[in-house]
Amino acid sequence: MSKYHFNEIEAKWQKYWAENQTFKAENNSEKPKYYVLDMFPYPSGAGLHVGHPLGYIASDIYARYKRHQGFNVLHPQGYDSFGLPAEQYAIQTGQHPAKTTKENIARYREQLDRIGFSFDWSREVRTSDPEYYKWTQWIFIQLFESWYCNALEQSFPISELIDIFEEEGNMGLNAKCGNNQPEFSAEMWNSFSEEKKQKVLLNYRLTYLAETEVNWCPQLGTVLANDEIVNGVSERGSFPVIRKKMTQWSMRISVFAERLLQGLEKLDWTESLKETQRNWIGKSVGASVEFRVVNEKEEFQGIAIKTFTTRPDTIYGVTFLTIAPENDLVDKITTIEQRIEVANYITETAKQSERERLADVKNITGVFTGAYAKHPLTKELVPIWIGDYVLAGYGTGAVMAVPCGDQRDYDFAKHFDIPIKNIFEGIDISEAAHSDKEGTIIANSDFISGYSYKDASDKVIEALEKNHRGEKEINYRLRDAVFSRQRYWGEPFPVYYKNGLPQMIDAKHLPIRLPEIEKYLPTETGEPPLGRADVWAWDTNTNTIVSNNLVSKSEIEGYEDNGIYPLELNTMPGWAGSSWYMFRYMDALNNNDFASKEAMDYWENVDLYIGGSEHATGHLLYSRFWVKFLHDRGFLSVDEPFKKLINQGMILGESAFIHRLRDFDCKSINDNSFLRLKFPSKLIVLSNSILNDQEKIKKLFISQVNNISANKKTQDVVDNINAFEILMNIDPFHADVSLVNASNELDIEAFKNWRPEYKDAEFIAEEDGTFKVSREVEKMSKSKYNVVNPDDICEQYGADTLRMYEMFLGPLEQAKPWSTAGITGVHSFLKKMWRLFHSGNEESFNVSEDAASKDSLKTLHKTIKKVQEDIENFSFNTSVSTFMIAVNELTAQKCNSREVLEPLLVLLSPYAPHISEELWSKLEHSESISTAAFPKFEEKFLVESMKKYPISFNGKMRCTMELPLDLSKDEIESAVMTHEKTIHYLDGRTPKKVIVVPGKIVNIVG
RNA sequence: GCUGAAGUGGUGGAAUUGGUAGACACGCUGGACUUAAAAUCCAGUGGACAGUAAUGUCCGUACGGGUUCAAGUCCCGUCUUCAGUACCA
Repeated sequence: MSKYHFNEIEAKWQKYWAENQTFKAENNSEKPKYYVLDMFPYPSGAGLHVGHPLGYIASDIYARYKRHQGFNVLHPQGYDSFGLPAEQYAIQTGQHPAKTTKENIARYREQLDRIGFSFDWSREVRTSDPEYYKWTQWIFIQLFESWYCNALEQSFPISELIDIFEEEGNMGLNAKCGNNQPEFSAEMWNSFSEEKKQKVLLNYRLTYLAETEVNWCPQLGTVLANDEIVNGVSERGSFPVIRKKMTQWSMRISVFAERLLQGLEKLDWTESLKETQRNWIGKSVGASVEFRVVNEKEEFQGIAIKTFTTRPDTIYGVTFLTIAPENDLVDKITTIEQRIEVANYITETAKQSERERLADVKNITGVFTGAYAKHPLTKELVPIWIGDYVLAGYGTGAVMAVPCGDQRDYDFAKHFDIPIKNIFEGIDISEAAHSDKEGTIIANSDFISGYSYKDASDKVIEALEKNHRGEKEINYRLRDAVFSRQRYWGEPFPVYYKNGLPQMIDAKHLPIRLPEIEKYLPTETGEPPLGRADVWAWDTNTNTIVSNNLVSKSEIEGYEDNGIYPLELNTMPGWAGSSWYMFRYMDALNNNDFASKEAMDYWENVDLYIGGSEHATGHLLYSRFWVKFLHDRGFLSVDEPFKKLINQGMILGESAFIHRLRDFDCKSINDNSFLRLKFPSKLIVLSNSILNDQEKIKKLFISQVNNISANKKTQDVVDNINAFEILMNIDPFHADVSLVNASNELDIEAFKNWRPEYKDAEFIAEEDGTFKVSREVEKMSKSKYNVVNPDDICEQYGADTLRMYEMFLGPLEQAKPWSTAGITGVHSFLKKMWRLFHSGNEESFNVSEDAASKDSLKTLHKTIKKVQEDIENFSFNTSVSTFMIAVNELTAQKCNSREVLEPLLVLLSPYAPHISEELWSKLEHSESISTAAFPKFEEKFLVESMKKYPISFNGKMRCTMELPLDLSKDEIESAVMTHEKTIHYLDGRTPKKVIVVPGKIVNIVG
């Protein structure tokens, strides 16, 4: 074999790597460790397209590079294999999701193997594997058995909380930890029933069962987390989402808000990603301000409306309060006179869905409650309004309205004729509110007049705290995360219910395996799919799962309590398994722990994490939360999962469109009269150039008229065709990109086979007889028929070409369209590389042991330097160019010296591992090239004695001049000034100034 | 609206601290080889103008200003695109 037969070579080395476990990482090693991780894929039925491997290629290059650098590299891969698509498919076809998932994984693996990744497959994880989700369930139990102390900012075992309750109740705890629960003493606690104790503890556990308002998606039949909703509809399927109260498991992530925010500081993530997380956490610093309600009725005395504001300095500008329609206080404070009006308003707003309310920003609606509250500082009475611009879910669901300083309050006040008070020095508020806080001086505000925002705020908070009407407060937008899903294909909870209270199953009985069911839909009574299982009850006598028929019905039906209870019917969300998988890779086969302490102490956390930016708020936030929790409880030594993170940009597809003619619009140029004429009796499809060519459109129009018997009106248009502008109404339609060649020509016969409904369509071609489609860049997706399959690329050009071309497309983090057209450049580079090692028409291997030329060594070392810098900066696209330059230069130098080619091969091997292994073995190495040390850059080969100086005149480069590098400034200047070109350009003028930067440039200012 | 990123040839993109703008590819044009095609190789390729030519002049990194001997790069302002986010008080 001497020609570059990439298919044989690639298959050979892929087999070699698998058989020799070349990339197996050891948990014990003298070498320093490095952990490179990809976000693991969801194995969908569609398989991989060329966009998927982009990040994997980048991380693989880095992992291989780190191995050459002498690191013990952990580079695993696995599957996020629980999820909705498998379940939807199961509902449609009746196939068990486990079966389709397994098939999809096999297909993924086949595709991944073909690209030559250096994954350590011995550590593969699958979130849907019971041996894996056993530990997901275990972590859930730990969360249930823990509480969070705000004062110490740490999670602790719930048993310690029980100790506190037994000794001192929760009095001190509320003040210290702000859990805001009804207070009880130790005596009270000790007198509580077991049931009552459990209910109280649920308010403190890090995962808890509570009736909460959730995002319910009727079409999907499940609840969704906030990050699974985009623009008011579900992320998957774009179905409407409504608010609904349901009893659900939730994760108390909100208590970690501050730590999740602070933790970002020390992470090497992009600023934009950190910013996205900061926005999601949404910290705002301000004050709570209490307004006491004043009403004629005795019973209303003492009701306080707590508001939150980030602008305590504007408190003297308050002229009314606004509370959300859903606020519980509405009922309590509304006066008798206003009751009907308020009730009507609330009914109206409740009718609106979340989405409508979001869309309806411009309409200002609200109603007066009739009640007043006392301003905490001025003691004046301010009216209390209800307005739907106040959200029940944020802060306290009530705002102190300062119309002069907030545009929404301003608009509301204007609309309802509520007075506006100006409290800003020299600011005109007749047109709009003034919301800038910087540089504004407060006026008309008693003791804070004349102060700036900052000082005024401090003084107000001080005053409020003094008379117990408010205090400094920090608010977070981050809500607790709903953790229940009404689905089949997810982790079952290790939970059963005794007297309606959740009980954890002892960890030693895990995993709790998913039960078998007939159909994967919710039950007729609206229970989740697990409600269909017959064997889904927990026998506390035998600690096994038993038939539902045996369930103890003591309380309901008077039977004996036989110790058998119903199991939880919900399953966990997709992010459960993905929140901790990076640690399972460290010790994937461990049966006693989610990973051994030794393994986790050795590997610590992920040094480099690569994946898509769509996980910026979901996965990355949740896994940081779980890691902080596991760290608190001593299960992990690290408290952040991912040190460095890179988001690879999406690879887009170039969709192909054909254009179907609907009808013609005829617009008279003279009198603007308009006529729509509908001709096509059959499908007419137009080649691309016709779309904007008025002459062609007119011809087409006339030919259509001739096909039918035209009426008077149409004949009129035809007779005066130049007096009309003819426009076509067209209907773009996706064509499969595989039916289109590089020149955008569509294979019409193939298209008709693909879409039989076009069998009789008329295709109107270009003048040269070809039929062209138009192209548009879109997300690569099966439904847009623009998917390019990496298998096809590997087949035609090889995996090494695919790897290098994906890198060559552009910067890793940037979104870019895929175009197979340019791939030949990279492919012929590899062929040239191959040829460097061969001679005589590629027939014989020909590498010489002679010393290399100075030029070749210079090329080599220049390349080492640049490639190393590029890898470390993740600038893989430029290193591909560097390789091309090197091979072009070495070819020109006719270099075939081992001294140069061997190190070059090591440099290239992370990018193109197969060809590198092959040539490496031809160089008579018995071990894999992955064991070779990275070449060392030596400055001495780049040292030059001469420099080609660019000579500029007034900043414009005119010529170059070769000069020795060791010349002084003055010597350079005199050499330049006496040069004939300089004299020519100066044309007799004397230069005003000559700038000489030795080693760089000369600029003559004339 | 807010936050973040970006705007460079026909195309993807280089230019890391201000110092020869357009590296490297694709595409295109011409040529060699071939019966022909593919493959391969060679040459040219930002735009405009002048010249038979070598070559020369001018314009050029979204737009308008500025700093500097020198600006794609720094500063001020404007526009556009993409992404995220939003009655968040």
